[in-house]
Amino acid sequence: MRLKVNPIRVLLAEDQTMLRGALAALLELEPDITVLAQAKDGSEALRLARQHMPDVLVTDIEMPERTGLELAADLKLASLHIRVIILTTFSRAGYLRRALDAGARGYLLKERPASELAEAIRRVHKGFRAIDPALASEAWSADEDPLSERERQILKRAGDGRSSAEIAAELHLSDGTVRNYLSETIAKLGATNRVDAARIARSRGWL
Amino acid sequence: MRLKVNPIRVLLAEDQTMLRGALAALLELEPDITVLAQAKDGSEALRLARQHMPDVLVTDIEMPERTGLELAADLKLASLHIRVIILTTFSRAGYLRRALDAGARGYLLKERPASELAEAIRRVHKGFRAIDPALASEAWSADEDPLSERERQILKRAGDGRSSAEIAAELHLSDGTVRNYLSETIAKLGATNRVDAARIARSRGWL
DNA sequence: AGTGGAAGATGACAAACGTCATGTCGTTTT
DNA sequence: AAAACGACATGACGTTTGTCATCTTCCACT
Repeated sequence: MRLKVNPIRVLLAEDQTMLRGALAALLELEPDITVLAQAKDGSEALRLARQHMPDVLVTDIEMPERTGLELAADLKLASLHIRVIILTTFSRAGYLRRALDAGARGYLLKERPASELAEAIRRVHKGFRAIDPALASEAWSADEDPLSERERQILKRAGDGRSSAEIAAELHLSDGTVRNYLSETIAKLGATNRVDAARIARSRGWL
Repeated sequence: MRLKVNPIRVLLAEDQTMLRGALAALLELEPDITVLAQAKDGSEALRLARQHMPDVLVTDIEMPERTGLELAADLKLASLHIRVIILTTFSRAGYLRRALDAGARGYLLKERPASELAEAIRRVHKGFRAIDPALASEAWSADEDPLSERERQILKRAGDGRSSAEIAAELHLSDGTVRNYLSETIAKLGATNRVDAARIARSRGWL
């Protein structure tokens, strides 16, 4: 392997070992990119980011310990100047919005060819943004999350099959209040029942 | 690129473009393996399998059009002598059992390092099996799928938030019959209600 | 001091859900 | 031919869910 001159230093966070390994190998083939380290969950990513101070962090959203969105927010809060690219399966306007709020500079879908990843890393390293074009325009027209925090808590549990009484006990609310919240969210989302509502909310990245 | 002598000819079926591309690139780096073609869903995989007659088919399970399990069964039915390796996220004994019934020779998790994939391809090409060891032992002790086909149909829909009446109409059954089936499956799975039952069944690979 | 808006509770009612016993009607088994 | 079995239906009963109007606190705003 020839030595790279001033390569872009990348930290890769992704919980699926096979994808992580394959992407790292591909990126290493690029003449101007080097993968400093790999993390298998959000906490490890945070630790390695502090330790290595990479130029760019490429991270999945749904990981154990800490999601990619939380990770981006943490880095911003700690004022570590690391540019973040979110790499995820989910084409959800809600996720993109949250990613941008958390200071991410790139948002790329796993649906895209692997070659675009290197390209996005270069763009972001130069200070540009790299947002999936299809998603960027969709996000403009997309409704924003209509759920309150309480509604989200309750809907999440209802979608897992818990009864109103169980949810009420867990959150220290009355049974009727839980039903009221659910009735409200069902109406907001145009669903036919709690399970349908949970399905809809999940599909839009609101859960 | 040097020419390979008598390489193992592989067809790769995986719906996530980035993973598919990255794996194909990695496999091409192996001196004794070549990737003939790539498919992005089950139907395309079936078509390309007939057309190219690869030595080994590496396929995901959850894909559009046709799952990897259905694909394996179809190939077996058509007596195409193609060895199949299932490559999936899910460590579920139910899936492994169905995969083996469908004639698959390998079952590998995406949790494993990418290097194991090439190794599995070689093993399977030589006529051996390549089953994830952790999963193989677990499958031995695991309960088998207790659901009938009807129960599965109904539970799947109930888990998506459809009402008994809707499900009854769709499957040309009576409302009460649907409730009877659900009651039965709830009991079988030790669940507390239909949603809980769907969650349990999904987590075990029975849906 | 007064208004208004969250957050939560209550009670009432209809609809949907979960359970169970029982019944029909073909197929298989013996 | 009788018995057993699987797939589906019915009716009845209690519980849970979804809806709605009404009510109390508490807190913010002016």
